[in-house]
Order: sequence, then C-alpha cells, then structure tokens
Amino acid sequence: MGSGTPWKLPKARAKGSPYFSRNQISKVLHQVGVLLELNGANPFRTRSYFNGSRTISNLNDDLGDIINTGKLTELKGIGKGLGSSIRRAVLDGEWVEDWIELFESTPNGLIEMLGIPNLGPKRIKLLNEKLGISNIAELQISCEKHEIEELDGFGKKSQQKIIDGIQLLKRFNARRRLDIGLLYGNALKNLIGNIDHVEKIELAGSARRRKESIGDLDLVVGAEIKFHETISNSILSLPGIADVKGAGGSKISVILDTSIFENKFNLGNIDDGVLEAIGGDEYEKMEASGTIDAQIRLVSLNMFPFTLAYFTGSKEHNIRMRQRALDRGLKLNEFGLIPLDKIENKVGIEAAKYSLEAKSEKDIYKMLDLPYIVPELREDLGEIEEGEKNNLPELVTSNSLLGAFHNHTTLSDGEATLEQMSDAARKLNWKYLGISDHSQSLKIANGLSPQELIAQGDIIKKYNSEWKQSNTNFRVFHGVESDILENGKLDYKNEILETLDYVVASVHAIRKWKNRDEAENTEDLFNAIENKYTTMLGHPTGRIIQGREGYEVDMHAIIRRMGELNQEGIFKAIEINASPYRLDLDWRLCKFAKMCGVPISINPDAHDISGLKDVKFGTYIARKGWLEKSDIINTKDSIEVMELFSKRG
DNA sequence: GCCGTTTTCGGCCCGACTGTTTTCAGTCG
Repeated sequence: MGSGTPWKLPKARAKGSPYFSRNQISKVLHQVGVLLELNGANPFRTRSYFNGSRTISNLNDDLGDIINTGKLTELKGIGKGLGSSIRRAVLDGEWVEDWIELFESTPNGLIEMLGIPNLGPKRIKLLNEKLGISNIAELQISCEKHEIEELDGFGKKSQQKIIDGIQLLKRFNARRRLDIGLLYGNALKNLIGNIDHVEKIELAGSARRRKESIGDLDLVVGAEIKFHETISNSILSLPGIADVKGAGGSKISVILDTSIFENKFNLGNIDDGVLEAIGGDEYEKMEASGTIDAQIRLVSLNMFPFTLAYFTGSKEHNIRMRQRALDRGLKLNEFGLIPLDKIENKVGIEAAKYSLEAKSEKDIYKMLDLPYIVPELREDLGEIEEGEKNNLPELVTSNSLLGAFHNHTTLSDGEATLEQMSDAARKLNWKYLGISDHSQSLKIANGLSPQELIAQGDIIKKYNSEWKQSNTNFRVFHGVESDILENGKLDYKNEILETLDYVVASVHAIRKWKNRDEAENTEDLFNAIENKYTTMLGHPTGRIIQGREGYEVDMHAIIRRMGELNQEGIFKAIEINASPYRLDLDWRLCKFAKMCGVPISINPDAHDISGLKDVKFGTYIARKGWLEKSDIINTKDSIEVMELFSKRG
C-alpha cells in the first residue's frame, strides 16, 4: 500500500452509484485499520478492518451486485458495522464520520514511520504525543538530538535502531524484490549447507512463498543438538556477513552484504523505463553496496519440519493451521504439534517433548487432515478449504514452458538481435519464441515504423522456412508490443496488424494514466482488449515493484470481459510479465482469471538473452496464483498456439 | 469490529526476542 503518496479518502464517482469500486473500498478498509492502530484502538478491532479488506479484495462477484442482493453481511468478516459503512459509501457516496475523522486527524508522516523496522504503532503514537514528532524527518532530528533515549520505555539502543531503520527505509523502502532476496538467500543457503554436520537447510519466509517482495530472509537449519555450537560458530565466520545483530543458542541474526557472492554483484540489463521508476543509476549503486537482514534458526532434526512450517508462514495461514490444531485437541507451534492433555501448563520447548512426530511438513498437514500444501499457496486464500476437499491445483512448473512471447530485439530497445534471441531460446530447449518489439509511438524505445515491422516479418518468415526445411523443431512468432493510445486504440493500421501472428497491447504513458481515475482507465482498456487484433494484454497495471504503484483500473471487470470474449470463441489472454521488477498481472488476480477462463501467458519481456530466463519468476507467480499447466498458453505446442492466435473473432 | 451462542458478551493464535525493566510492553512473523 502506497508509501509516499498521502492517504486520502477517495472522492465519490461523479456518475453516481456505485460511487466506489471494490478496489477503493478494500484499500480504505485497510487504511482505516492502520489509522486505528496508530490511534491505539483495540487490536482485535483493527484486525476486523484488515480481514474485511481482504474479504472485499478477494471477492469473485461484483461488489455492487452483492450489496444490491443484500448479501454483503453474509461475507465472512463483514458484519453489521462494516456492512453498513460499506453500503453507505457504495450506494450513497458518503464515508462514515469516524473514518473521515481518522483520515483528517492522523498526520501522514506517522504512516510513513510505520515502515521503520522495529517501530510500531504504539511507540509512534507515544513519540507523537510526547515529542510532537509527526514525520520521519522530525524523528531523525530528534534522534540526533538524543531526545528519544530520554523517553520512558526507550533507551540508547532503541534510538540507534530507529536511526538504522530510517537508513534502511530510505535505501530500499525496507523491502526487497524477490529476485534480490533469492540471490542472497540461495547464496547463504549454499554456504551453510556446506558446513559439517548440517543435515537440513531450507529458505523459509516470504522468499519461500515467492512473494513479489520480501522483508528479510529466514533460514531454518536442522542438525543434531550436540553440533549446534560449532555450526553456529561456522556460520558466524562465513563470508558476506557484514554484521551480527544477535546470536543466541537457536537464533542467529545477521546482516549480509554483496561480498557473499563469489562473482561481482551484477543486476544485468534493466529496461530504461523500469530503471527510471526505481531510481536510475543511483539504484544500481545502491544495490551494489546493498545489504539484507537474515535470520537463521538452528534446530534439532525432529523439530525441523515444525520450525520450517512456522517460519514459512504466512501469518494468516499459520493462524488457520493453529486453529485447526486446537479443534483437534492439539497445539501447533514452531517446536511441534502437541496434544493439549499431555502438557498441562508446560509451554515452549518443555511442552514440545510431547510433540507428535513429523518427518516432513507433509506429515504435519496429514495430522491435521489436509493434503500437503505447497509454500506458494500458504496465504489463507482458500487453500485450506480446497485442501479439505482434496481439490488443490497441480501447479505449473518452469520445465513445462515451450517458449515465450513478448520479447524485444535490437530493432527497438533490446540488446540482442533476432538471431541471438532465437539461438538463446533454442538453448533453453524452447520450441518457439515470440518477438514483439515496441510500436511506433514509443519513440524513446525506438518503436518500429510500419515499414520496419513488415521488414522484420519478412526476415522471420525466411528463418521459419529455413528451420522447417532443416527439420528443426523451432519457429519464431511475429508480434508487436503495441502501445495503447487514446481511447484504447492500437498503434498501427489494421492492414499492418493483420500481417502479425499476435499483438501484445500495453500501456506506456504511465504518467497520463496515473492522473486519470479508475473508470477512465478501465474504459480505455476495455476498448483495447475488444480490438480484434489484440491477442494479449501486457503488464496490465504498469506497476514497478519498489518503484511505483500501477495506475488505477478495475482489473476484475477487465478480466471478466476477457472471459466473456473467450466464451464467445475469441482468444484474449493476459500476461504475467515475468520481469522481477514487474510481476504484473499480480498473483492475487491469477486465480480469478483462471475462474473466468482467461488464458495466461508467462512473458519474460526480455531485452537481452539473459532476460529470457526471467520466465522462472513468472512461473513462481503463476504457481502462487493457483495456475496449472493447462492455464498457460506457452505450455502449448506451436501448432496449438497458432490455432489459438487465429481466433480473432 | 466479528463471531457464536449456554442469545448478549467474552474471546479473538501464539511464542520469541529485545530493550527496557526489576516483571513487562512492544514488535515481529
């Protein structure tokens, strides 16, 4: 949820009811929850707002319809209070007084302060009341004047932690992208895995769940207890550890820097537009001197599966699992799964002696009457309910991919030629590659004139026939990444589009789209997808992770419409842009797309040879979004792809 | 604020760690 941009209650839509969209309601509920926290409200009350927000954002049906049919308060987590507030907003265009008051009375700076690690709502409130601090800049000054350490409940260490936290927040927005997290995480995992007597090691936390961004790294290490001390010492002397924040018997907390990597830290080629959004050259320098926090838990082998499950999360999934354990007279924690009647008032490690045994996480799920749930799905977004029905999806894997669409060459803004890209694709064992350079309006990316596009098509035809003659099972599909222009128009005349195998339609005029409201943007996207020649929608929201939020758009409505078109036999797909900077379509919407029958294309948006490999991040997101092989276009062979692309209606 | 119900209010997941205390509050996951 947007840091930087001030929080405001959105204005009612001028056209009338529904005055607010599902996205707006969900966002406001979340924000009210945060504001309540900052005002010291009952934590269970604030949780209700967060739960309500989640419920609304995960709706499959139209919010307006749900309200009109009187079913709003039938939703889990929406009771009388939230129900009537939401109703009033959507039907009458009015926010309840309490919320208006909250938004007006809470300084936006306090919300930003929440981003500082180890500083939560209670202490922010205290700082505000005692010292009048209402933003990060004032907090920094107060720290420098040593005012914080004088406060009751604070001390020198708290003050220093706040200073460090501000620094971290400034550098990386306190979170890191998944690709960066995995780079560091896997490097550390390999190093620890090579230490004597380490029998098991896994990356846990949000990196294991493949969230698009992660806070810090969690690793769980399993070894016999008698070796723990020597292992712990070995870990502390590994390369790449810039600082040790704490080292107890079972938990080691460190800061890693880029010296953990054997080779020089290199981010590879970043698309210019993306680089601009995340801070340009400064960003690259920052990463090169970057750090990341890591927590390592050292446990006995019998505890390993429980600790791994616990630190993999998510928090919401864990809550459900613990409740499930309680329903069965068991207590689930990081140490074990323990029958309640055995432990009386023992807690923690003492109680864990009575734990049931588990060889792996699979056993834990089994003891709670569930099939194994893969880490990607552990978000409490239906995986427990579907697991109960033995109805979990068989998720797509990277090696099911036979090719990819949406790739660039030197003809527009890529770094590799058509020939080099094709060679690289064949080395990945792909059977085809889609080339879609930028279209003419995108001057900054050297967009192709109609003549250039047609000439490119001729070259591709020539190669395809050569491959065919030499019995090489490979072909190039000729496409274009057409800019979406005014009113959702595409960037070439129909006669030109007609000659292509496919069209990826994408928005690039981000500034303009971010200055318009949800309804206008949605309208233009409707027009774009309804264009006969649009095959798939590229990076549908334009977000850059850690860089900028996407433009406002009712993506549910877009996806629903695309689903209808597919029903009518017209092929319309949506991409998961696999660049780790984008990962757009968001995983939270993948399941909905699947439900609506909209095919997904995992697109690397490669600008050079190495960019093709980014499909692995797209696959992570597809898996996180419940997608199976059959939901993904680029698992189909080239003949099937050709048939699908030709269904233009 | 939601939920469930012994239908009107009590419980809402749970433990570790940290830094501040001298028994605990805040934060995190």
